Amino acid sequence: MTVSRVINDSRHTSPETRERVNRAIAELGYMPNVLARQLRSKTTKTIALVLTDIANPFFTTIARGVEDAARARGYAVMFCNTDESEAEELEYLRVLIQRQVDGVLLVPATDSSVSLKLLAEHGLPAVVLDRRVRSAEVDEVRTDSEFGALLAVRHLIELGHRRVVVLAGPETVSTSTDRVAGYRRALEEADIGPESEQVIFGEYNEASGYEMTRRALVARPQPTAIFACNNFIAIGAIQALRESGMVVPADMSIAVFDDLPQGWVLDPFMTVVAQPAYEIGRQAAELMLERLAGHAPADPRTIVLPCQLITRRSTAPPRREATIEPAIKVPAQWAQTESHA
Amino acid sequence: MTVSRVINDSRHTSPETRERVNRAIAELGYMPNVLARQLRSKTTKTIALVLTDIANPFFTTIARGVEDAARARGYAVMFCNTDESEAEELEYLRVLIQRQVDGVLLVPATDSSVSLKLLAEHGLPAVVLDRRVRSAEVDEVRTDSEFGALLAVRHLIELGHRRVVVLAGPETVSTSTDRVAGYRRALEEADIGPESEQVIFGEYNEASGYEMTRRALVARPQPTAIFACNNFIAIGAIQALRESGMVVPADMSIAVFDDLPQGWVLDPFMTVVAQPAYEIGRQAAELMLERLAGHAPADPRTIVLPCQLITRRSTAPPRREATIEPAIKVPAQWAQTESHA
DNA sequence: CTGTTAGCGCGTTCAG
DNA sequence: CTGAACGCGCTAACAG
Repeated sequence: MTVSRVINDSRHTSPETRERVNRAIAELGYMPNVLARQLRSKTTKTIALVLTDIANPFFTTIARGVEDAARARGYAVMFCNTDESEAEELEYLRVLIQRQVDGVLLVPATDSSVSLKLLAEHGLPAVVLDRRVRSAEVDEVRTDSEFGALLAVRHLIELGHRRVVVLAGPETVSTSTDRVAGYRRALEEADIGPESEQVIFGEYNEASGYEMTRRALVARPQPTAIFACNNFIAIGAIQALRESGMVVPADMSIAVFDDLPQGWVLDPFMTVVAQPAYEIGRQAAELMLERLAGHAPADPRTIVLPCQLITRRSTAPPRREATIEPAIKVPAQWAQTESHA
Repeated sequence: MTVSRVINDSRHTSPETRERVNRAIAELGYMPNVLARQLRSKTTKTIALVLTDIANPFFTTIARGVEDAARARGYAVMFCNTDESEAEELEYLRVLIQRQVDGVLLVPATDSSVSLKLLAEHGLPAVVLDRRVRSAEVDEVRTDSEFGALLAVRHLIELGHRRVVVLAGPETVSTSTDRVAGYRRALEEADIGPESEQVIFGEYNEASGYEMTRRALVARPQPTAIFACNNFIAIGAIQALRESGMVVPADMSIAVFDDLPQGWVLDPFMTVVAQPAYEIGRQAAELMLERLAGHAPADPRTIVLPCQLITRRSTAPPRREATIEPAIKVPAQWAQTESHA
C-alpha cells in the first residue's frame, strides 16, 4: 500500500495523499504491526542487554546508559539476567537469537567465549561489557580494573597497612583476576614481598563476602585492611566485621571496587574505586548502534574508561602495633594461608 | 513442513521422521523464527511490566516476581520505566501495542484511567499493580496501604507522639492518598484532633523527601515524628535531618512505608511497613497468565496482600517536653500549616 | 508519484 | 501420517 510509504518515508508521496492517509490512520486508531515489518525487513530495532546481576546498582546504572542511548536512536532494549550462570546465559542467548534481536550487549558470566561463538554463528554482532573474554574478536567496553585496584591498595599501603587481604569474585571472571593483579602490583611497588599476599576468591555477592571475611579474620597475623573486589562483597564483609565486634576503620580498614548509589546507603562512608557505570552502558550501546548502522570498522574496538579513587571514612592508618610488627617479622605459616584460594 | 509438527506437537508424526528432523535441526543449528510464528499465531508469548521507577528496589523486587512467574510458563517479560510520567507511560503503551505483547502489567503513574482505556481499545488485557485507578474494570494486585499506614502511625502514637507529619507522594497516586487516609484514621482512633494533622504531598523520590522535611521542620510546634510514604522519601528525610543536626530517634522518630533490601543499607535501623513486593509481582503475573490461558472469570479480580509493621531503631518515645505541651495547647496557626498541601 | 507483484518464515487446512 | 497450498501484515522492487 501507499500507506507504508506515508508512514515510513513520506518522500515520494503527494501532500494530499499523505493527508488522506493520515486522517484515515487517526480515525481508525491504526497502528502498524511491528512484527510483520520486522519479519519482512529482517531487523527488529531491538538490542539485548544480558547481565549477571540486575539487583546490583552498578549494573542497573549500566542498563540506564544502554537504554538512553538505544531509545535515542529508536531501538528497544531487552534486559536479561543470568545470575552469574553461564548456562542461563546460553539459554537467554538462544531465546534472543530466536527473537531476532539485532545485537547483544553482554556482561559474560565467565571468561569463556562459547557464548560469543554462538552469537557469531548466527551472525549477531556483540559488545562485551565490564569483563574481558579470552580470545574474542568483539567490541569491548570496560574500566581499567587493574589500575583501579592499584589505586585502592596503594592508598591502603600509604596509610601504613602491610597486611591487606583481597576478597575477590570468581577466578573465572576477568574483573577478579585483573583486580588481584592490581593488588599485586601495589604490593610490589611498595616492596612488600609475595609472602604477605592474601588473596581469597569467592563470588560477587553478599554471602560470599561475609564468608570470605570470616576466613580472612582467622589468619594470623590478622590483616589490617580489606580490599573488596565489588560492592556486594564489601557489604557482606561489613556484616562479618560487625559481628566480630570490629570497628571500621579503627580495627580494620576497607576499600571497595564499585560505588553504591548515594542515597541508598544512609551513611555513605566507604572508600571506593568508582566506575563510570552509566558511560560503560552508553558507550557500549553506541558501539553497537554504529555497527548496526554500518558505520563501524570491521576490526573490533576496545574502550577502556578511567576509574577514580574516592577516599572516605572506611580507611585509616592501622593501629600502631599492627603496622610495625609484621613489617619486621612475618611468621612462616602466613605465606601459606589462603593465597590463590 | 512436517518440521513444524515435530517442533510443536510431536503427535501425529512417526518416530523415524521425527528422528530424522531432529538430527537435521541439530546439524544445521536451526532455530525457528519466533517472529514468523508470532505473526501467524497472533500471540507473542510476551507480557510487559510497565513501572514507575526501576531504580527503586521495591519495584525491582516486583519485577523479579513477575519474571519468575512468567518464565515458568514460557512467557518473556519486557520491562519499561516511566519515571512517574503519564506521558512516558502512554508512549510505552503504544510501543507495546505495536509490538503485539499479549498483556500489560501496569504500575500506573497516576490514578487516571486513560492508559487502561487505550489498552482496552486494542483488546489487551491488563493487571494494575501497587496502585488503584479510578473506575477501572481490571484485575488488581496491591497491598493494603491504608491499613499499613494505620499500623505505622498507631505505633508512633503509642510511643507518645502527638505531632506526626506525613511526607506523601503525589496526590494523584492512590498509595499516597490511601496512606494519608490511614494516618488520619490513626489520629482519630487516638482522639487527636484534625488540627494536629500535618500532611505534605510531594513526589516519591529522595529530593522531594529532603525538601518536604525542610518544610516540615519549620512548622511550630515542630513535629516529633515523621511518617514517610515511601523508602526514597525517607532517605531524603534522613539527609535533611542530619543536616539540621537532628538525631534519629532521639530528636525525631521516623517510620517508613516500604522496606529497603537488607544488605544495601549498611545500618538497617528503619521502622518500616514491609510489603510483599515479590508476591505482588508474582500474583499479578499469575492473574495475567490465567487470563491469557482463558482460565479467568470475566469479572475483574482484586487481590489485596497484607503488609507488616517491623519496628526497629528509628522510632522511640519523643522527648518529654514535646509530648506534653502540644497535647494541652495547640497554637492557632498550626491548624493552617501545610495540611492538605 | 502511485499501484502491483512477490515473498519474509511460519501454522492452518485440506488432500493425498 | 505427510505434503501442498494459502495467508498472517508488511515492504522491496518493479511497472505504470
